[in-house]
Amino acid sequence: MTQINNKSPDVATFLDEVEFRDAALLSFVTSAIIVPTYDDIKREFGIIRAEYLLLLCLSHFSVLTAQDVSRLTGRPRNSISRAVHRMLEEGYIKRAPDPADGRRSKLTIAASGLRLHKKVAAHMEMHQDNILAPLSTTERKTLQKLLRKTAIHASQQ
Amino acid sequence: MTQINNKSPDVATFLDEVEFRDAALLSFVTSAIIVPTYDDIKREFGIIRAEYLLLLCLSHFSVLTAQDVSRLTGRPRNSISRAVHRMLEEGYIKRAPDPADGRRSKLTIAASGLRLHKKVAAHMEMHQDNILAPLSTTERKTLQKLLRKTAIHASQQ
DNA sequence: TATTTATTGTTCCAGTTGGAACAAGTTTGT
DNA sequence: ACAAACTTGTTCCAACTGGAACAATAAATA
Repeated sequence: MTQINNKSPDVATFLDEVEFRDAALLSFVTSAIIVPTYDDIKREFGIIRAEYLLLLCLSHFSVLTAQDVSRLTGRPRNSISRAVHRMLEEGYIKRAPDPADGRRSKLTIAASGLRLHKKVAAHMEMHQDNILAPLSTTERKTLQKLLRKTAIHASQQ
Repeated sequence: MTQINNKSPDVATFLDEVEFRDAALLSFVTSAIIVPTYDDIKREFGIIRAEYLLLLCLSHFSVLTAQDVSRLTGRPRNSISRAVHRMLEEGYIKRAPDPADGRRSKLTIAASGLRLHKKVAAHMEMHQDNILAPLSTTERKTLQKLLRKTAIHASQQ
């Protein structure tokens, strides 16, 4: 165990000693990108995480139900429900009942929502590139390849 | 943009199309490990994230102040303050005033806290190894090397 | 030394979160 | 066809979260 002598303990030491090093590294690097981005978009655009995740999903799939968004993002249904209402109010998304299934509503993104998504994505890319800056192009490709392999496997479980 | 034809949209498609692919991959893989672990420990041991982070820090640094823990974990001071009170109640940690600085308290982990940490760490390692299973030993070492390089850089910013 | 500035830990509070129960609709099984 | 089981989206509520203000103490500066 590391002894502290009146100096501030540092994260690097911790990351080298922790039992679950891979998970700790993943968590640390992810937070370093994600947290500042969500702070930015809350301050700048007034929308919260679940709301942005909704816009993000609808930017990449033309029509989704709230349930689809819940499954894609891993957020509970009630969070998405609230996000849908707020994004409808703001005019960022549109909703229409599904004629084929009375329980469902089909959600689509509005032009203003897509514009907002592009702005948020730019923030995220900026923080991402900042944090991943120490990696060379090759290293970054390798990282991406390894993460993709892992993610695909995890998504199929 | 991907068209949906009455089938559930899948995460793999999304991860290939998203603007900030590295951040999305990192976030997805991290969540796949961390979320189930925190669900486990909340259900099994009744402690929440900030509380476990406190135990984790104190398992790797012999003496810390609440402020140290706040900086190490990135959680706000009030979250750590609450966690300290609950973990004191449960007897997982100990607290003593710092004679050299009247504002501070020195926190240390109790034997029961260390035992709890070991159990939680085992859960985290289990989920980590499960999600990272598709990687070979070499690939996993490479991933760790790249993440470490990134994390060290980020922690020095 | 006296005054200002910064740090530590706490409390307060408004906002966010997610589990559980619910109504309405659909599917399954007999 | 009918009941039971499941799905979708919503509301309710208790718990969690983090910013801001605060008191106590220490450090910096005049």
